[in-house]
Amino acid sequence: MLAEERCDKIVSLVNERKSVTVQELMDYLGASESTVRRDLSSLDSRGEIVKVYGGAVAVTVKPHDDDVRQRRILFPEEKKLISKHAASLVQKDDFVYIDAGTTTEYIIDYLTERDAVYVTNAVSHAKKLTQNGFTVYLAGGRLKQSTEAVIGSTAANFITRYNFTIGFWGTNGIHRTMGFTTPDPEEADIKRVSMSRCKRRFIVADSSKFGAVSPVTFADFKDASVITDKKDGIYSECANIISAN
Amino acid sequence: MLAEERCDKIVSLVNERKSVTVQELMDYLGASESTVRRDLSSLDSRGEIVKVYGGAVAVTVKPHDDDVRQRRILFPEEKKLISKHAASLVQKDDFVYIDAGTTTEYIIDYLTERDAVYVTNAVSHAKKLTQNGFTVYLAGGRLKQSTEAVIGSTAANFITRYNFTIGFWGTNGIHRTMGFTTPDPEEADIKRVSMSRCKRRFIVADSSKFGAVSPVTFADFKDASVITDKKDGIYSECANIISAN
DNA sequence: TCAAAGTCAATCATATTCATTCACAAATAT
DNA sequence: ATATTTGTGAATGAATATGATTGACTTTGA
Repeated sequence: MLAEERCDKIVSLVNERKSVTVQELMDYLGASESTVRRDLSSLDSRGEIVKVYGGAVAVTVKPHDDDVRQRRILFPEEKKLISKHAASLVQKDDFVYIDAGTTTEYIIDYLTERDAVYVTNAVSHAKKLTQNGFTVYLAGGRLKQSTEAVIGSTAANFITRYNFTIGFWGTNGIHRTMGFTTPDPEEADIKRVSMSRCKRRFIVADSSKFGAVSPVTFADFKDASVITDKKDGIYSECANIISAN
Repeated sequence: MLAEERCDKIVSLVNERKSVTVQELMDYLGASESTVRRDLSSLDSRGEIVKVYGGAVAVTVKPHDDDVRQRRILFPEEKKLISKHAASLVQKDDFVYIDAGTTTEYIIDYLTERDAVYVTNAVSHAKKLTQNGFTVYLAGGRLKQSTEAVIGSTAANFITRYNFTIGFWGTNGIHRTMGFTTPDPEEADIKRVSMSRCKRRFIVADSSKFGAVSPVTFADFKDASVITDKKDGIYSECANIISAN
Protein backbone atom coordinates (compact mmCIF):
# COMPACT_ATOMS: atom_id res chain seq x y z
CA MET A 1 0.00 0.00 0.00
CA LEU A 2 1.21 3.49 -0.81
CA ALA A 3 2.10 5.74 2.07
CA GLU A 4 -0.21 8.38 0.74
CA GLU A 5 -3.10 5.96 0.55
CA ARG A 6 -2.46 4.94 4.14
CA CYS A 7 -2.40 8.53 5.34
CA ASP A 8 -5.65 9.29 3.55
CA LYS A 9 -7.27 6.35 5.28
CA ILE A 10 -6.00 7.53 8.63
CA VAL A 11 -7.31 11.05 8.14
CA SER A 12 -10.69 9.72 7.02
CA LEU A 13 -10.96 7.39 9.96
CA VAL A 14 -9.89 10.01 12.47
CA ASN A 15 -12.34 12.58 11.15
CA GLU A 16 -15.13 10.06 11.11
CA ARG A 17 -14.48 8.57 14.52
CA LYS A 18 -13.02 11.75 16.10
CA SER A 19 -10.38 9.67 17.83
CA VAL A 20 -8.46 6.49 17.19
CA THR A 21 -5.73 4.49 18.91
CA VAL A 22 -2.44 3.36 17.41
CA GLN A 23 -3.48 -0.25 17.92
CA GLU A 24 -6.72 0.27 16.01
CA LEU A 25 -4.83 1.79 13.12
CA MET A 26 -2.36 -1.09 13.07
CA ASP A 27 -5.22 -3.57 12.73
CA TYR A 28 -7.10 -1.42 10.26
CA LEU A 29 -4.13 -0.79 7.98
CA GLY A 30 -2.20 -4.00 8.51
CA ALA A 31 0.89 -1.91 9.11
CA SER A 32 3.45 -2.02 11.86
CA GLU A 33 3.44 0.18 14.91
CA SER A 34 6.43 2.13 13.61
CA THR A 35 4.74 2.90 10.33
CA VAL A 36 1.56 4.03 11.98
CA ARG A 37 3.50 6.28 14.33
CA ARG A 38 5.48 7.77 11.48
CA ASP A 39 2.30 8.47 9.56
CA LEU A 40 0.71 10.06 12.58
CA SER A 41 3.72 12.29 13.18
CA SER A 42 3.72 13.42 9.59
CA LEU A 43 -0.02 14.06 9.54
CA ASP A 44 0.19 15.94 12.80
CA SER A 45 2.98 18.19 11.58
CA ARG A 46 0.96 18.90 8.47
CA GLY A 47 -1.95 19.81 10.71
CA GLU A 48 -4.30 17.17 9.32
CA ILE A 49 -4.82 15.45 12.65
CA VAL A 50 -3.71 16.00 16.23
CA LYS A 51 -1.48 13.39 17.78
CA VAL A 52 -2.25 12.54 21.38
CA TYR A 53 -0.83 10.00 23.77
CA GLY A 54 -2.07 6.63 22.56
CA GLY A 55 -3.36 7.68 19.18
CA ALA A 56 -4.80 10.68 17.41
CA VAL A 57 -7.88 12.92 17.41
CA ALA A 58 -9.50 15.10 14.75
CA VAL A 59 -8.58 18.75 14.43
CA THR A 60 -11.37 20.84 15.87
CA VAL A 61 -11.79 24.52 15.20
CA LYS A 62 -13.43 26.28 18.07
CA PRO A 63 -15.69 28.83 16.39
CA HIS A 64 -16.63 30.99 19.36
CA ASP A 65 -14.90 33.16 21.90
CA ASP A 66 -15.58 31.92 25.33
CA ASP A 67 -16.98 34.55 27.60
CA VAL A 68 -14.35 36.61 29.37
CA ARG A 69 -15.45 35.51 32.80
CA GLN A 70 -15.33 31.91 31.73
CA ARG A 71 -11.91 32.11 30.13
CA ARG A 72 -10.26 33.96 32.93
CA ILE A 73 -9.87 30.84 35.04
CA LEU A 74 -7.98 28.69 32.53
CA PHE A 75 -4.35 27.83 33.27
CA PRO A 76 -3.59 30.56 35.78
CA GLU A 77 -0.19 29.26 36.89
CA GLU A 78 1.27 28.99 33.42
CA LYS A 79 -0.09 32.37 32.45
CA LYS A 80 1.57 33.95 35.45
CA LEU A 81 4.98 32.56 34.52
CA ILE A 82 4.59 33.74 30.97
CA SER A 83 3.36 37.15 32.02
CA LYS A 84 6.22 37.66 34.42
CA HIS A 85 8.71 36.98 31.67
CA ALA A 86 6.88 39.24 29.24
CA ALA A 87 6.71 42.10 31.73
CA SER A 88 10.45 41.89 32.31
CA LEU A 89 11.05 42.74 28.65
CA VAL A 90 9.64 46.25 28.96
CA GLN A 91 12.33 48.90 29.25
CA LYS A 92 12.49 52.54 30.22
CA ASP A 93 10.84 54.85 27.69
CA ASP A 94 9.26 51.98 25.78
CA PHE A 95 6.01 52.70 24.00
CA VAL A 96 4.13 49.53 24.79
CA TYR A 97 1.10 47.98 23.09
CA ILE A 98 -0.85 45.41 25.10
CA ASP A 99 -3.49 43.48 23.21
CA ALA A 100 -6.81 42.42 24.71
CA GLY A 101 -6.86 38.93 26.24
CA THR A 102 -6.61 37.13 29.53
CA THR A 103 -2.97 36.17 29.19
CA THR A 104 -1.92 39.70 28.37
CA GLU A 105 -3.93 40.97 31.32
CA TYR A 106 -1.66 39.09 33.70
CA ILE A 107 1.34 40.94 32.29
CA ILE A 108 0.10 44.12 33.91
CA ASP A 109 0.48 42.60 37.36
CA TYR A 110 4.21 42.27 36.82
CA LEU A 111 4.96 45.55 35.08
CA THR A 112 7.40 47.81 36.88
CA GLU A 113 8.48 50.33 34.26
CA ARG A 114 6.71 53.58 35.05
CA ASP A 115 8.63 55.61 32.49
CA ALA A 116 7.00 53.66 29.68
CA VAL A 117 3.73 54.63 28.04
CA TYR A 118 1.12 51.94 27.57
CA VAL A 119 -1.56 51.61 24.91
CA THR A 120 -4.24 48.93 24.86
CA ASN A 121 -7.55 48.11 23.21
CA ALA A 122 -8.86 46.29 26.27
CA VAL A 123 -11.00 48.14 28.75
CA SER A 124 -10.02 45.92 31.67
CA HIS A 125 -6.33 46.29 30.90
CA ALA A 126 -6.59 50.07 30.76
CA LYS A 127 -8.40 50.19 34.09
CA LYS A 128 -5.86 47.96 35.74
CA LEU A 129 -2.98 49.99 34.34
CA THR A 130 -4.28 53.30 35.65
CA GLN A 131 -5.09 51.75 38.97
CA ASN A 132 -1.48 50.61 39.20
CA GLY A 133 -0.32 54.12 38.43
CA PHE A 134 0.82 53.72 34.83
CA THR A 135 0.19 56.14 32.00
CA VAL A 136 -2.23 54.44 29.66
CA TYR A 137 -3.98 55.27 26.43
CA LEU A 138 -7.08 53.32 25.56
CA ALA A 139 -7.83 52.79 21.89
CA GLY A 140 -11.11 54.28 20.74
CA GLY A 141 -13.74 52.47 18.71
CA ARG A 142 -16.58 50.03 18.92
CA LEU A 143 -16.67 47.95 22.09
CA LYS A 144 -17.15 44.21 21.71
CA GLN A 145 -19.30 42.71 24.41
CA SER A 146 -17.92 39.27 25.06
CA THR A 147 -14.25 40.18 25.31
CA GLU A 148 -14.62 43.83 26.29
CA ALA A 149 -12.14 44.82 23.62
CA VAL A 150 -12.29 47.86 21.40
CA ILE A 151 -12.40 46.77 17.75
CA GLY A 152 -13.45 47.81 14.28
CA SER A 153 -12.08 50.25 11.72
CA THR A 154 -12.18 53.17 14.13
CA ALA A 155 -9.96 51.31 16.55
CA ALA A 156 -7.63 50.23 13.76
CA ASN A 157 -7.36 53.84 12.65
CA PHE A 158 -6.63 54.95 16.16
CA ILE A 159 -3.80 52.48 16.48
CA THR A 160 -2.12 53.37 13.19
CA ARG A 161 -1.30 56.75 14.65
CA TYR A 162 1.21 55.19 17.02
CA ASN A 163 4.60 53.57 16.61
CA PHE A 164 5.19 51.04 19.35
CA THR A 165 8.63 49.89 20.47
CA ILE A 166 7.32 46.67 22.03
CA GLY A 167 4.01 44.84 22.06
CA PHE A 168 2.27 41.77 23.47
CA TRP A 169 -0.52 39.80 21.85
CA GLY A 170 -2.59 36.80 22.87
CA THR A 171 -3.73 34.06 20.52
CA ASN A 172 -6.27 31.27 20.50
CA GLY A 173 -4.26 28.93 18.34
CA ILE A 174 -0.66 28.30 17.32
CA HIS A 175 -0.48 25.98 14.39
CA ARG A 176 2.37 24.91 12.15
CA THR A 177 0.62 25.76 8.91
CA MET A 178 -2.12 28.15 10.04
CA GLY A 179 0.13 30.34 12.21
CA PHE A 180 -1.45 32.44 14.97
CA THR A 181 -5.23 32.38 14.92
CA THR A 182 -8.19 34.00 16.68
CA PRO A 183 -11.96 33.54 16.40
CA ASP A 184 -13.01 37.10 15.57
CA PRO A 185 -12.09 38.70 12.22
CA GLU A 186 -12.33 42.18 13.69
CA GLU A 187 -10.05 41.37 16.57
CA ALA A 188 -7.70 39.85 14.04
CA ASP A 189 -7.67 43.15 12.16
CA ILE A 190 -6.70 45.03 15.30
CA LYS A 191 -3.96 42.53 16.02
CA ARG A 192 -2.59 42.87 12.49
CA VAL A 193 -2.63 46.66 12.52
CA SER A 194 -1.04 46.94 15.94
CA MET A 195 1.65 44.42 15.05
CA SER A 196 2.45 46.31 11.87
CA ARG A 197 3.12 49.42 13.97
CA CYS A 198 5.37 47.64 16.45
CA LYS A 199 9.12 46.98 16.52
CA ARG A 200 9.51 44.10 19.02
CA ARG A 201 6.54 41.73 18.85
CA PHE A 202 5.68 38.97 21.33
CA ILE A 203 2.87 36.45 21.39
CA VAL A 204 2.09 35.26 24.91
CA ALA A 205 0.43 31.85 25.03
CA ASP A 206 0.35 28.87 27.34
CA SER A 207 1.35 25.61 25.73
CA SER A 208 -2.24 24.43 25.36
CA LYS A 209 -2.54 26.76 22.39
CA PHE A 210 -0.01 24.79 20.38
CA GLY A 211 -1.69 22.76 17.67
CA ALA A 212 -4.99 24.60 18.05
CA VAL A 213 -6.61 26.41 15.16
CA SER A 214 -9.15 29.24 15.29
CA PRO A 215 -10.97 30.62 12.25
CA VAL A 216 -8.82 33.68 11.45
CA THR A 217 -5.04 33.85 11.01
CA PHE A 218 -3.61 37.18 12.13
CA ALA A 219 0.11 36.49 11.95
CA ASP A 220 2.74 33.95 10.95
CA PHE A 221 5.63 32.56 12.90
CA LYS A 222 8.06 35.00 11.33
CA ASP A 223 6.03 37.95 12.60
CA ALA A 224 6.58 37.48 16.32
CA SER A 225 8.33 35.55 19.06
CA VAL A 226 6.28 33.28 21.28
CA ILE A 227 6.59 33.48 25.05
CA THR A 228 5.24 30.22 26.49
CA ASP A 229 5.54 27.94 29.49
CA LYS A 230 7.65 25.23 27.95
CA LYS A 231 9.82 24.58 24.99
CA ASP A 232 7.83 22.78 22.35
CA GLY A 233 10.02 20.51 20.30
CA ILE A 234 7.83 20.49 17.25
CA TYR A 235 7.51 24.23 16.88
CA SER A 236 10.96 25.33 17.96
CA GLU A 237 12.21 24.75 14.43
CA CYS A 238 9.85 27.13 12.68
CA ALA A 239 8.98 29.61 15.42
CA ASN A 240 11.03 31.68 17.83
CA ILE A 241 9.98 30.12 21.11
CA ILE A 242 10.89 31.78 24.40
CA SER A 243 10.43 29.58 27.44
CA ALA A 244 9.30 31.40 30.56
CA ASN A 245 10.47 28.71 32.95
CA MET B 1 -9.62 4.33 25.29
CA LEU B 2 -7.62 7.52 24.80
CA ALA B 3 -7.26 9.86 27.72
CA GLU B 4 -8.63 12.58 25.51
CA GLU B 5 -11.74 10.56 24.78
CA ARG B 6 -12.26 9.86 28.46
CA CYS B 7 -11.98 13.53 29.36
CA ASP B 8 -14.42 14.48 26.62
CA LYS B 9 -16.91 12.01 28.00
CA ILE B 10 -16.50 13.38 31.48
CA VAL B 11 -17.03 16.96 30.34
CA SER B 12 -20.12 15.95 28.35
CA LEU B 13 -21.60 14.02 31.21
CA VAL B 14 -20.91 16.75 33.73
CA ASN B 15 -22.43 19.43 31.52
CA GLU B 16 -25.45 17.30 30.81
CA ARG B 17 -26.09 16.17 34.36
CA LYS B 18 -24.63 19.29 36.06
CA SER B 19 -22.95 17.07 38.65
CA VAL B 20 -21.47 13.62 38.88
CA THR B 21 -19.72 11.49 41.50
CA VAL B 22 -16.36 9.79 41.17
CA GLN B 23 -18.08 6.43 41.59
CA GLU B 24 -20.47 7.13 38.74
CA LEU B 25 -17.60 8.09 36.49
CA MET B 26 -15.70 4.93 37.40
CA ASP B 27 -18.66 2.80 36.36
CA TYR B 28 -19.40 4.90 33.30
CA LEU B 29 -15.84 4.89 32.00
CA GLY B 30 -14.67 1.54 33.32
CA ALA B 31 -11.62 3.29 34.73
CA SER B 32 -10.07 3.16 38.15
CA GLU B 33 -10.64 5.68 40.89
CA SER B 34 -7.13 7.05 40.47
CA THR B 35 -7.60 7.65 36.79
CA VAL B 36 -10.92 9.34 37.28
CA ARG B 37 -9.45 11.57 39.95
CA ARG B 38 -6.50 12.45 37.78
CA ASP B 39 -8.77 13.33 34.88
CA LEU B 40 -10.93 15.45 37.13
CA SER B 41 -7.92 17.32 38.46
CA SER B 42 -6.66 18.00 34.98
CA LEU B 43 -10.05 19.11 33.70
CA ASP B 44 -10.52 21.30 36.73
CA SER B 45 -7.17 23.02 36.29
CA ARG B 46 -8.10 23.63 32.67
CA GLY B 47 -11.36 25.15 33.83
CA GLU B 48 -13.56 22.71 31.94
CA ILE B 49 -15.30 21.45 35.05
CA VAL B 50 -15.21 22.29 38.74
CA LYS B 51 -13.98 19.63 41.11
CA VAL B 52 -15.94 19.30 44.32
CA TYR B 53 -15.73 16.91 47.23
CA GLY B 54 -17.02 13.61 45.96
CA GLY B 55 -17.07 14.41 42.27
CA ALA B 56 -17.42 17.33 39.91
CA VAL B 57 -19.95 19.93 38.80
CA ALA B 58 -20.41 21.93 35.61
CA VAL B 59 -18.86 25.34 35.23
CA THR B 60 -21.61 27.89 35.55
CA VAL B 61 -21.19 31.48 34.54
CA LYS B 62 -22.69 33.46 37.32
CA PRO B 63 -24.14 36.81 36.35
CA HIS B 64 -22.45 39.58 38.32
CA ASP B 65 -25.44 41.89 38.15
CA ASP B 66 -25.80 41.96 41.90
CA ASP B 67 -24.00 45.25 42.33
CA VAL B 68 -26.03 46.87 39.57
CA ARG B 69 -29.30 45.79 41.14
CA GLN B 70 -28.12 46.90 44.53
CA ARG B 71 -27.24 50.31 43.27
CA ARG B 72 -30.57 50.62 41.58
CA ILE B 73 -32.27 50.06 44.91
CA LEU B 74 -30.12 52.67 46.61
CA PHE B 75 -30.59 55.03 43.73
CA PRO B 76 -32.45 58.21 44.71
CA GLU B 77 -35.85 58.71 43.18
CA GLU B 78 -34.89 62.04 41.59
CA LYS B 79 -32.01 60.65 39.58
CA LYS B 80 -34.19 57.84 38.41
CA LEU B 81 -36.78 60.28 37.12
CA ILE B 82 -34.18 62.45 35.42
CA SER B 83 -32.49 59.51 33.75
CA LYS B 84 -35.76 58.03 32.60
CA HIS B 85 -36.74 61.26 30.97
CA ALA B 86 -33.36 61.70 29.30
CA ALA B 87 -33.45 58.16 27.93
CA SER B 88 -36.88 58.75 26.44
CA LEU B 89 -35.48 61.55 24.27
CA VAL B 90 -33.33 59.20 22.23
CA GLN B 91 -34.90 58.37 18.87
CA LYS B 92 -34.33 55.83 16.16
CA ASP B 93 -31.07 56.36 14.26
CA ASP B 94 -29.81 58.96 16.71
CA PHE B 95 -26.07 59.29 17.14
CA VAL B 96 -25.85 59.68 20.88
CA TYR B 97 -23.04 61.04 23.06
CA ILE B 98 -23.09 60.12 26.73
CA ASP B 99 -20.61 61.95 28.92
CA ALA B 100 -18.80 60.37 31.85
CA GLY B 101 -20.46 60.79 35.22
CA THR B 102 -22.68 59.03 37.72
CA THR B 103 -25.89 60.74 36.69
CA THR B 104 -25.40 59.98 33.01
CA GLU B 105 -24.66 56.36 33.85
CA TYR B 106 -28.18 55.85 35.11
CA ILE B 107 -29.56 56.95 31.76
CA ILE B 108 -28.26 53.72 30.26
CA ASP B 109 -30.58 51.68 32.45
CA TYR B 110 -33.57 53.24 30.73
CA LEU B 111 -32.39 53.26 27.15
CA THR B 112 -34.51 51.27 24.73
CA GLU B 113 -33.48 52.52 21.29
CA ARG B 114 -31.36 49.81 19.74
CA ASP B 115 -31.17 51.41 16.31
CA ALA B 116 -29.19 54.30 17.73
CA VAL B 117 -25.41 54.36 17.99
CA TYR B 118 -23.86 55.40 21.26
CA VAL B 119 -20.51 57.06 21.92
CA THR B 120 -19.05 57.71 25.34
CA ASN B 121 -15.77 58.60 27.00
CA ALA B 122 -16.61 56.61 30.13
CA VAL B 123 -15.36 53.05 30.42
CA SER B 124 -18.14 52.01 32.78
CA HIS B 125 -20.81 53.44 30.49
CA ALA B 126 -19.40 51.64 27.48
CA LYS B 127 -19.33 48.33 29.30
CA LYS B 128 -22.87 48.73 30.52
CA LEU B 129 -24.07 49.65 27.05
CA THR B 130 -22.55 46.61 25.38
CA GLN B 131 -23.82 44.38 28.15
CA ASN B 132 -27.28 45.70 27.45
CA GLY B 133 -26.86 44.92 23.77
CA PHE B 134 -26.32 48.41 22.38
CA THR B 135 -23.79 49.41 19.74
CA VAL B 136 -21.23 51.57 21.48
CA TYR B 137 -18.05 53.39 20.54
CA LEU B 138 -15.64 54.23 23.31
CA ALA B 139 -13.52 57.34 22.84
CA GLY B 140 -9.79 56.65 22.69
CA GLY B 141 -7.17 58.49 24.68
CA ARG B 142 -5.58 58.73 28.08
CA LEU B 143 -7.53 57.09 30.86
CA LYS B 144 -8.07 59.09 34.02
CA GLN B 145 -7.78 56.94 37.11
CA SER B 146 -10.35 58.31 39.54
CA THR B 147 -13.32 58.58 37.20
CA GLU B 148 -12.26 56.02 34.61
CA ALA B 149 -13.01 58.51 31.89
CA VAL B 150 -10.99 58.88 28.72
CA ILE B 151 -9.60 62.43 28.53
CA GLY B 152 -6.84 64.54 27.02
CA SER B 153 -6.12 65.85 23.56
CA THR B 154 -6.27 62.41 21.97
CA ALA B 155 -9.77 61.90 23.27
CA ALA B 156 -10.81 65.38 22.20
CA ASN B 157 -9.46 64.66 18.74
CA PHE B 158 -11.31 61.38 18.62
CA ILE B 159 -14.59 63.08 19.44
CA THR B 160 -14.25 65.85 16.86
CA ARG B 161 -14.56 63.23 14.16
CA TYR B 162 -18.21 62.64 15.05
CA ASN B 163 -21.37 64.66 14.67
CA PHE B 164 -23.85 63.73 17.35
CA THR B 165 -27.56 64.25 17.01
CA ILE B 166 -28.16 64.17 20.76
CA GLY B 167 -25.97 64.18 23.85
CA PHE B 168 -26.12 64.05 27.65
CA TRP B 169 -23.66 65.61 30.08
CA GLY B 170 -23.37 65.72 33.84
CA THR B 171 -22.23 68.73 35.81
CA ASN B 172 -21.02 69.56 39.28
CA GLY B 173 -22.45 73.04 39.40
CA ILE B 174 -25.16 75.14 37.78
CA HIS B 175 -24.72 78.82 38.51
CA ARG B 176 -26.42 81.93 37.21
CA THR B 177 -23.20 83.68 36.22
CA MET B 178 -20.66 80.82 36.07
CA GLY B 179 -22.86 78.50 34.02
CA PHE B 180 -22.12 74.75 34.07
CA THR B 181 -18.95 73.86 35.94
CA THR B 182 -16.78 70.80 36.69
CA PRO B 183 -13.62 70.23 38.77
CA ASP B 184 -11.25 68.82 36.12
CA PRO B 185 -9.97 71.06 33.29
CA GLU B 186 -9.33 68.08 31.04
CA GLU B 187 -12.79 66.68 31.54
CA ALA B 188 -14.11 70.16 30.84
CA ASP B 189 -12.24 70.11 27.53
CA ILE B 190 -13.92 66.88 26.55
CA LYS B 191 -17.31 68.24 27.50
CA ARG B 192 -16.73 71.36 25.42
CA VAL B 193 -15.56 69.46 22.38
CA SER B 194 -18.33 66.90 22.50
CA MET B 195 -20.98 69.60 22.98
CA SER B 196 -19.64 71.52 20.02
CA ARG B 197 -20.17 68.47 17.83
CA CYS B 198 -23.74 67.85 19.02
CA LYS B 199 -27.09 69.12 17.83
CA ARG B 200 -29.44 68.51 20.79
CA ARG B 201 -27.61 69.02 24.09
CA PHE B 202 -28.89 68.09 27.55
CA ILE B 203 -27.37 68.56 30.97
CA VAL B 204 -28.71 66.03 33.48
CA ALA B 205 -28.53 67.22 37.08
CA ASP B 206 -30.53 66.84 40.24
CA SER B 207 -31.66 70.09 41.82
CA SER B 208 -28.92 70.06 44.46
CA LYS B 209 -26.51 71.27 41.77
CA PHE B 210 -28.27 74.56 41.35
CA GLY B 211 -26.28 77.39 42.83
CA ALA B 212 -23.08 75.32 43.07
CA VAL B 213 -19.82 76.31 41.38
CA SER B 214 -16.89 74.11 40.42
CA PRO B 215 -13.48 75.36 39.21
CA VAL B 216 -13.95 75.08 35.44
CA THR B 217 -16.84 76.35 33.34
CA PHE B 218 -17.50 74.15 30.35
CA ALA B 219 -20.77 75.61 29.04
CA ASP B 220 -23.28 78.41 29.47
CA PHE B 221 -27.02 78.26 29.83
CA LYS B 222 -27.57 78.97 26.17
CA ASP B 223 -25.53 75.91 25.22
CA ALA B 224 -27.80 73.22 26.61
CA SER B 225 -31.13 72.35 28.19
CA VAL B 226 -31.17 71.09 31.76
CA ILE B 227 -33.09 67.98 32.69
CA THR B 228 -33.74 68.10 36.42
CA ASP B 229 -36.18 66.90 39.04
CA LYS B 230 -38.12 70.13 39.61
CA LYS B 231 -38.73 73.49 38.06
CA ASP B 232 -36.48 76.06 39.66
CA GLY B 233 -38.05 79.44 39.78
CA ILE B 234 -34.88 81.47 39.76
CA TYR B 235 -33.22 79.73 36.83
CA SER B 236 -36.21 79.16 34.63
CA GLU B 237 -35.87 82.67 33.22
CA CYS B 238 -32.35 82.34 31.93
CA ALA B 239 -32.00 78.56 31.32
CA ASN B 240 -34.10 76.07 29.46
CA ILE B 241 -35.21 73.86 32.30
CA ILE B 242 -36.94 70.54 31.61
CA SER B 243 -38.72 69.01 34.57
CA ALA B 244 -38.67 65.25 34.74
CA ASN B 245 -41.70 65.07 36.93
C1' DT C 1 -18.45 16.04 70.38
C1' DC C 2 -17.17 11.59 68.58
C1' DA C 3 -16.66 7.63 65.58
C1' DA C 4 -17.61 5.60 61.24
C1' DA C 5 -17.83 6.01 56.50
C1' DG C 6 -16.44 8.11 52.66
C1' DT C 7 -13.11 10.84 50.04
C1' DC C 8 -8.68 12.48 48.95
C1' DA C 9 -3.57 13.19 47.48
C1' DA C 10 0.73 10.90 47.41
C1' DT C 11 3.38 7.02 46.38
C1' DC C 12 4.75 2.98 44.08
C1' DA C 13 4.84 -0.91 40.81
C1' DT C 14 3.21 -2.24 36.49
C1' DA C 15 1.76 -1.70 31.86
C1' DT C 16 1.55 0.91 27.94
C1' DT C 17 3.22 4.16 24.71
C1' DC C 18 6.87 6.68 22.66
C1' DA C 19 11.15 8.27 20.01
C1' DT C 20 15.35 6.56 18.57
C1' DT C 21 18.19 3.46 16.46
C1' DC C 22 19.41 -0.10 13.50
C1' DA C 23 18.68 -3.45 9.79
C1' DC C 24 16.78 -4.77 5.64
C1' DA C 25 14.48 -4.41 1.19
C1' DA C 26 12.67 -1.92 -2.66
C1' DA C 27 12.96 1.99 -5.62
C1' DT C 28 15.84 5.31 -7.80
C1' DA C 29 19.99 7.40 -9.42
C1' DT C 30 24.76 7.19 -11.12
C1' DA D 1 25.85 -3.14 -12.08
C1' DT D 2 26.63 -0.41 -8.08
C1' DA D 3 25.61 3.24 -4.94
C1' DT D 4 22.11 6.08 -2.82
C1' DT D 5 17.80 7.15 -1.24
C1' DT D 6 13.41 5.86 0.63
C1' DG D 7 10.15 3.12 3.08
C1' DT D 8 9.38 -0.31 6.34
C1' DG D 9 9.62 -3.21 10.52
C1' DA D 10 11.92 -4.72 14.80
C1' DA D 11 14.34 -3.72 19.13
C1' DT D 12 15.70 -0.73 22.76
C1' DG D 13 15.34 2.19 26.77
C1' DA D 14 12.97 6.39 28.19
C1' DA D 15 8.71 8.59 29.09
C1' DT D 16 4.06 8.38 30.35
C1' DA D 17 -0.38 6.52 31.95
C1' DT D 18 -2.66 3.55 34.93
C1' DG D 19 -4.31 1.07 39.05
C1' DA D 20 -3.65 -0.45 43.82
C1' DT D 21 -2.31 0.94 48.38
C1' DT D 22 -1.66 3.92 52.09
C1' DG D 23 -2.50 7.26 55.60
C1' DA D 24 -4.55 11.81 56.07
C1' DC D 25 -8.49 14.41 55.59
C1' DT D 26 -13.71 15.52 55.28
C1' DT D 27 -18.35 14.58 55.83
C1' DT D 28 -22.10 12.44 58.13
C1' DG D 29 -25.01 11.04 61.74
C1' DA D 30 -25.66 9.98 66.31
